[in-house]
Amino acid sequence: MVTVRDIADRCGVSTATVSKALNGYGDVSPATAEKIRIAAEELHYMPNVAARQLKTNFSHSLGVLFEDETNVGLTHEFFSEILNAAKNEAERQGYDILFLSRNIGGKRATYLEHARYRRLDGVLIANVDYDSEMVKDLVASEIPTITIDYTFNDHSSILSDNIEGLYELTKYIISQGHRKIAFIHGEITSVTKKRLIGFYRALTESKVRIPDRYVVEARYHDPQATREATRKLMNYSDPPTCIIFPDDYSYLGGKAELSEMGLSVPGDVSTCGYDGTQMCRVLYPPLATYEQNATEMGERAVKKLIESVENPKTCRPEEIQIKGSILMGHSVSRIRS
Amino acid sequence: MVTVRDIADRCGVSTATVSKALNGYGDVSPATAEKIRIAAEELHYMPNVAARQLKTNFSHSLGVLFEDETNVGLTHEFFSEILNAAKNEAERQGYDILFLSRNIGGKRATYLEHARYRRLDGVLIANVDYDSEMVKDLVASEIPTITIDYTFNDHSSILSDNIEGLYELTKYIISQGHRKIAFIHGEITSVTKKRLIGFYRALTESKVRIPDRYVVEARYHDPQATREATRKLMNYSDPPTCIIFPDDYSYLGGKAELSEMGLSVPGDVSTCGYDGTQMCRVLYPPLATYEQNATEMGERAVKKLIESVENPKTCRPEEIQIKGSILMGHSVSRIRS
DNA sequence: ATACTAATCGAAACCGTTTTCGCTTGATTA
DNA sequence: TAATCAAGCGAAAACGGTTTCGATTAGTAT
Repeated sequence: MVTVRDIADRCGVSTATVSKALNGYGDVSPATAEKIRIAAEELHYMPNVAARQLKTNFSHSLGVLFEDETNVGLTHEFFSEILNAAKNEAERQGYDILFLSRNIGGKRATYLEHARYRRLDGVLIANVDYDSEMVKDLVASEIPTITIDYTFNDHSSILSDNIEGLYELTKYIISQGHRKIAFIHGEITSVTKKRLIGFYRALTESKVRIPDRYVVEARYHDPQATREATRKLMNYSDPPTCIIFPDDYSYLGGKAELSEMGLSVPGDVSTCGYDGTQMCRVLYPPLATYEQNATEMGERAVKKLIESVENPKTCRPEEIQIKGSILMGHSVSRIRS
Repeated sequence: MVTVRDIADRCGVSTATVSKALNGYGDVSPATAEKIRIAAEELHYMPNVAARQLKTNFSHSLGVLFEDETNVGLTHEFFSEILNAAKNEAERQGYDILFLSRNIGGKRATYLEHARYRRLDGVLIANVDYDSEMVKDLVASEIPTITIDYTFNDHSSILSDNIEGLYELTKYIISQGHRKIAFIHGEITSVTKKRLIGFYRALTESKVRIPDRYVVEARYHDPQATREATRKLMNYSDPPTCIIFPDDYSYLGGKAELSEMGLSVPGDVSTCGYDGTQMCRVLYPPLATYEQNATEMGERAVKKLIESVENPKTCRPEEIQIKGSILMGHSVSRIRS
């Protein structure tokens, strides 16, 4: 392995000068700097990340925290899209991405301990229980963090427009003539609450009244739970004409139930998803849904995170709203009112 | 941050002894070792990973290489399941997982350079172009690697039983009375070739002859391509009664086309997927498919990789076959022959 | 000629571990 | 008793960078 020593020898300078030249200090003449850069190039010099980190305490790597009790984390299309975008952006800026875990060398640890152990420069937090002590500790620590769809006081976050999303979706449904609109929502979280607000706002605004029993809870990303909720809804003597599902994936469960009941979409009942996954575009009929701009969310998250890593003084906490957009699909029928 | 120095001072020994005690050398009396361990515990000592790595040249982290031209990598359920399992197993053994990329500090680099830069202990390779020079260089290097669904000479690999998989699937279809069986396969790769072998083997064994035009190429994970292939097949004057699709996800495209043509599954035409994703279980009807044991693949991959990292002498290269199993679903009808 | 300044560079300390090798000490053996 | 030996421990040298601070030199002003 070639080290600064080798370059120094070849150029007849000290290791100090090599280091300075390579890191662009103003402390070395342009001529020698150039000579050193060329030598480094020729020798395929690659700095020893451990040595550098030991001295500077910067690891040039970011942690991602994806909690995964149900072990579904990475197979969740919305989150894996965020992660993918985050990874690409981090790479572009020369940072590496590492999964935060609760194990260090086989021993149990907290997230914060793990982040410190690896000297992570920053952590991207998504899909976790934001009430857990461990997560709170991490956010409260000296390590810069950014959270997805949740805001801690005085910390940056990326927020998708959940209120707007359900508002627009509901408005759209109403515009198609529907009045009996059901909403199967996920477990109650801050995100769910926002979606409920958007839902009711749209209804109120259009003076549409629905019975309470049209709003039922299932779980996100759980087709089976959604399936049961769907059955319940459709067995009412006065069933809805349109159902909004927790997300695109769990819609599959609802769709299966409808198919089994011999009901077609959108002929017999209209449907909407949420997320705007790739999948929902290739279904038949294509699902109407609200597309969260997951790619932009991941990208912006990492951009902001790196900013606060590199400019701790000037970088202010910020809530970054990412607008999504409605994806019409063909799963909502037009009915006469 | 507490260091070995602090522990040494508190216990009245040298840092050397602390290090030895903490790493379980036989060179320190049980009494002092215990004292040191307790002190470390009390002080919440956490070794400095950079210092350790600088000295030992072990990073205790593994790279994963997921090439991603189409940017679909992480959203591919099969691969993300492998990754998820790999991540869990790595965590369990105290290794961290880091994405291999082609950027180092913002500069373009090769995978090998990146792996060396981070001193990765080993690399898990999946979903890449195994013919690319960069990948070959990485495998040929001093860094232990393990590949998924492809074997390099003298290197370990995890192989799903692609021949067996398509063989069993085809046999099953035949057992249900089908004779006109079509196969939409993915682009030609070593995996695809194996699946074709299994397909033809089953046919031959059962003396079923199909016209060549029943075997068409689409692309993996591409519902649109599959959709076109499906249309082509069903427009034949003598269409197949059963279609095997490249994978579960691209099946969605085929299914959409069939629906649009007014054909029901399995009433009018039977279908099979490949992979055994969670998704295919919640479709209606549940898709018959061959379940690749992605979780076991990821787990075994990391186990073997760590083994070859920790026991470079004794650990032999190995091709590890992971058996999958047929998932019947309800998408293949029983027809009279 | 002298004093002062700015530019350029290097010696050396340091980051926190691991590891070699030699020193003690007390026990064992001839 | 003297020689041998093993166990337990520590001093010090790495590992490969970064960074401080002082030294040198050349240029400029007086």
